Amino acid sequence: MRKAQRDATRTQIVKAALSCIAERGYDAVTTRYIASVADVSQGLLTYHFKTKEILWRAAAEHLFEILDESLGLDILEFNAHDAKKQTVAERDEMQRDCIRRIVRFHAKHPELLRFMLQKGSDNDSRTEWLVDTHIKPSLKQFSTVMSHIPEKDLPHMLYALSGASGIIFSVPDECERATGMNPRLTSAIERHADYLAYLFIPERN
Amino acid sequence: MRKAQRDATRTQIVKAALSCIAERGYDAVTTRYIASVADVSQGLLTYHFKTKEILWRAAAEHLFEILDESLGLDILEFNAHDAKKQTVAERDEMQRDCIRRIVRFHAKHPELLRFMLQKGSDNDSRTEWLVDTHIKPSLKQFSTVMSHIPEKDLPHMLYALSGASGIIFSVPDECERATGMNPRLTSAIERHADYLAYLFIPERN
DNA sequence: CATTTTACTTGTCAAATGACAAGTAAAATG
DNA sequence: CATTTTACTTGTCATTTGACAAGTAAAATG
Repeated sequence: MRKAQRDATRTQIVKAALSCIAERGYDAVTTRYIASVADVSQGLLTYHFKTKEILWRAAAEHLFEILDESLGLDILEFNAHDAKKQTVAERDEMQRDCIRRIVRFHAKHPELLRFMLQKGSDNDSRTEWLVDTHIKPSLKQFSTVMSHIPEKDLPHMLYALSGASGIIFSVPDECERATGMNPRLTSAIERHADYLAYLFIPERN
Repeated sequence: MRKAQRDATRTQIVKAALSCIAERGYDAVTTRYIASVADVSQGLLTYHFKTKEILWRAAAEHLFEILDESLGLDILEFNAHDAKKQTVAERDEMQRDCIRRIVRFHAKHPELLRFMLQKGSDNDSRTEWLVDTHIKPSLKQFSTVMSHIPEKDLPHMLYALSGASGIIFSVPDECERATGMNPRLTSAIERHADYLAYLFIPERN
């Protein structure tokens, strides 16, 4: 009973921290602000997470947990290894589906891109940990799914896709003001997903 | 003599502010830190720019000045209007060239993307000004160059291209640590430029 | 039921922040 | 050359920051 409450509160704080940090940046956001969003006292953050950096780490863990769940790259990777059973058209469509999932994830969680773009004064320690613990494994799985891409092009495709998927959802207000299209609408998300799916995996003829 | 020195100092401060704000974010960066990068006293920022927000605005102006110069969209736009004189292949290559310029600009000035992704506590006023004054005109010129894209796809292509071009240069350390490729190298920049040029404007067959 | 543990709040602190007032020296002015 | 203007520095101020110590009430424990 006590443990459940504790975990619920911690999760509440972590979620608030993730969204606040993604929105404003690590250095810019204050622990008091996170606390107010999480609807707890500021002292409680220190109680549960000791320092701001530890809280940041918990938020990152949480983000990549969601990412791994939502993307289900492990499933797609499994299918990719089953390539012999697939026609080329089926493989293409599987890869398009993977891209669509990525776009939908960015739409639902603009935090991801913002999180990766963060720099802080003591950036290095946090970045290295993030890359080694979470980014490298993700990229490896993804590259298995995109098995047909020449190895030299892979980093370019990877980052091109990340950016192409995510940016539009990171600046929804600017986008709507500039183009008239609201990228928060499901229709816009699906259009973007489809646009990128066929951009990166063109139809064959 | 007095005026020249004044302008030189102001430019020095603005450049420092641009790079600092792009790196850390508006709220996160301190005027003292900007001053130290610009190698002037903190009081001088207040003297020249009164408030931090005014300094931010000057930095944004500076960024978009560089952008307009470097991209030369006006020239390309002019060529685009000359479409009748062009073969399809020539138009394709002109558009690829436009994309390459955009990629090279992002490589040289990662500030742009970071700047656009900034949110601050009083975000709205700054964003609205930025969009109306600088982003809208840029997008309009760009859409003229990309004349063959269906109007409904334009916002998607626009933001896809921005993200696909820029992200990799915004996280060079992460990229190198994760993939082994250093996106600061000219060879990597040109490869990225070419990859995107042919991604967005495929070869015809 | 008496005691201990613990999830959480409040109050406080030194350090850092943006702004600004007062001062300075050198260039411009007439 | 005497005076004014101005580009710039230094010192200071109220406010905000992350951290932490002390306290509280309720749940767990035995």
